[in-house]
Parts: sequence; structure tokens; C-alpha cells
Amino acid sequence: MSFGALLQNVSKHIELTAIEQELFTTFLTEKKLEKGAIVLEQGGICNAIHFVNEGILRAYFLSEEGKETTVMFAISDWWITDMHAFTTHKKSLLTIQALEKSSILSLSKANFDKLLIEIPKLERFFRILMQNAYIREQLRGLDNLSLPAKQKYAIFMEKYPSIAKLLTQKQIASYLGITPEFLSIIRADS
Amino acid sequence: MSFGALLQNVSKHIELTAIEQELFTTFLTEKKLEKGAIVLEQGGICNAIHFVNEGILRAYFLSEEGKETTVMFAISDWWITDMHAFTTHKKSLLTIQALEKSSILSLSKANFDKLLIEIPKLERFFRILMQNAYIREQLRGLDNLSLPAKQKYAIFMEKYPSIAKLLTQKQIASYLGITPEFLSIIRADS
DNA sequence: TAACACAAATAATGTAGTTTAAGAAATTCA
DNA sequence: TGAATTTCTTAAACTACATTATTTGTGTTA
Repeated sequence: MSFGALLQNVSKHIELTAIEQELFTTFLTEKKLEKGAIVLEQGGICNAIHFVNEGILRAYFLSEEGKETTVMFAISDWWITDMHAFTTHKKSLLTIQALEKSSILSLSKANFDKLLIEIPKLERFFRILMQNAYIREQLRGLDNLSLPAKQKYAIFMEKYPSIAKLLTQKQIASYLGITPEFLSIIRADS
Repeated sequence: MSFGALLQNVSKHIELTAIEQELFTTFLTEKKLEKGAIVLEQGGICNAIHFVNEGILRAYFLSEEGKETTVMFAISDWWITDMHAFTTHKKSLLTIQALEKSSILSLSKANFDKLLIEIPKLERFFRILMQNAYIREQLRGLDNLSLPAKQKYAIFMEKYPSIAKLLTQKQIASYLGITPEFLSIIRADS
């Protein structure tokens, strides 16, 4: 079990004692994922939030018409879940899948709630995490509404080069909200 | 000074003692806003987060080409700020303006930081606030990428009827990321 | 080595949404 | 109140992007 990356992730924002660190790790479950493995299925129950130790995951929504929209990617040191389903216990809107062989640490909803009671300091940690996630989504939403596809593509490539190089163009297109064909055109004439 | 609505807003998620409530309110500044008043100017410094007691505010981005994109509206019982600028101290991307005569309680960044140290319980409150904001933005972003304008309009009207009835169609269009002309067409044929 | 599945490029055609412009209706304000 | 300003509607021309189809490339498995 490798909790080093997670503990370092936490220590960016708060300080835990050795005992608290130990306690935190007992709440986690390590999972090894093969390429293509499904972590959460759309329509299912989302009962955990995941920290990525290694590899890359994608969270996407599949519409009734069969169109995929990528909500987020997560690589090492990122947290990922369907936060709406995790919080409300409603059916998940998103599927979360490993794009490559990956390793994650899962924190169940029950353990998440317990953990915050046992180590109240972690409220601060997750407050900062949620605040940063909110900021990211707000800025992305603004870009999506105010910019043409070409600029959205340029911004994505500049902001997340390490993620982009692991992705197919089809996956990038589904994150930008355009078709792979149109992304191909954008790339050709730039 | 009317802090009732704010204290009730806080008590939805955590319990404060009378002393803590008192302390909280001393950190706040009440502001009365006339219709059209600017609370934060794009390019300026965002040094507060605001709780809306009464009225309605709008946060929007103005592009170099002169196109306005509304990032959020806030009515009574909502919190509003440019969270990115508030957190990073960078220049604000957004302008926040009162659409009607309004009353807000402002919590400065310095007081926000102090408050979280003096009443650590509030970390939980703001964690929940940020988490809900994150969820809202993620769902809105998904709608924006996966749905045509007509459905986005229908969803907005259904989700926020009390806000919608206070807005002009131009303001609604700028929230949906479409032109007022096209919104007019959508409304005509539905 | 072929056969397969999938990723990417290209091109023709179709459509959702924009732009521009003009007139009518509603609000603002002196 | 009346004039000025802004909002809303309608319509024609235009553009960004989608759809459909075909082709080429590429790594995988038989």
C-alpha cells in the first residue's frame, strides 16, 4: 500500500500528526485498475471519492442519443468522483473509467463522513479542495460559453499538456464539446 | 443590521453558539446597493465574498470584443464573489453588479481567513458551500456541452423560476451563452 | 500474414446559432 | 408627461460546427 502521494497531497494544505495520518490511511482502499476498467457506472450508486496514485481516469456522461461528454480527466495527485451523486446519493450521471493501467485510493462515503468527524482538521483540507474544484469549473464554464472551439482547444493544450499527451483526439474533442472531425479541422489549419 | 438570514443560512449546515454567532457578525459589513451599483469591477481586486440579504446580483465577464457572459446570478440567501480572484488575489475576471436595489453582507478576505481560524467549525460550513457550488458548476457545464440552446433554456427556467422572472431576456441569453435574438426565436417556436 | 478494430484525415452537405439591420414595444428619466 | 434609451421581435445572409461517408493509417490478435 502506497499512501505517500496522498499524504503529501494533504500536507499541501494542512498538517496531520503521525497518528492522524495513520488513521486516515486506514479509511482508504487501494485499487489496481487495468486499462478500460470501470470505477463507477452511469446510473449506478457513487459511494466513494478516489485519489489517483498512478495512471489516468476519465469521467464522462453518455446521452440517450449516444453522445459522450467528458466532464473531467484525473491523473496522479488528482481526486475524482461524481460529486453530485456522491453528495446526494442519487443515481450517478457519470461513468468513471481508467484510460490506462492505474492505481487509486478510494475513500467511501461512509468513511468520508466518519473521517471528517474524527479529524475535523480535514474539513479545511476538503474545503480547499472543493473551492479549487469550484474555481476550475467556473473558469472552464466561462471559456466554454465565451470562446470558439479553436481557442478552447488551445487553452486546454496549454493548461494540461501532461494530460493531453495521454489522450486520443476523440477524447479531447469530447472534453471540448465538439466532434472529433471538427477537432481535426481545427488542428489542420492552425 | 440584519444578520438573521445569514445566521439561518449558516445553521442549515452547522450549529454556532450565541457567542460564535455574535463573533461572526462582527466580521461582516452591510451594504445597501442601488440598482446598477457595481460591487466588483473586472480587472480590479476582489477582496470580499458577499451574502445577499435582499435583491439580485449578477456576475459577468466582458470580452474584448464586447460580448457579455453571465457567470452567475445571486438572490436572497446566496453567496457570490469572483472565487478565483478572491482566492488567488489576481485581477478579477468578473464584474458584479446589482440588478435591483439590494442589500448584502460582505466578508472581507482578511476577515474570512481570520474567521476560519477563530471558529474552525466554519471550515465545515464553507466546505459544504464550496462543494455545492462545485456540483452546480459541474452540472451546468455538462448541460452547456451536451445540450442544444432550447433545452438549456428550458432547464434554466425550470431550475430557477424565481430568478428568471427578475431578468430581461438579454440577461438570460448571456447566461445561456446565446444571443438575445436567438433566444427570441427559441421562445417564439416553443 | 491476414484480418480486425480503432484512430485520424478529408470532403460534401446540413443545421444551430450569429450577425446585421430595422421597426415596435417597453422602461427610464428629466 | 414626453423624449430618450433600452428591450424585444422578425427576417435575411452568414458562419461555426455537426453529420455522414469514404479513405488511410496503426496497433492488436488470430
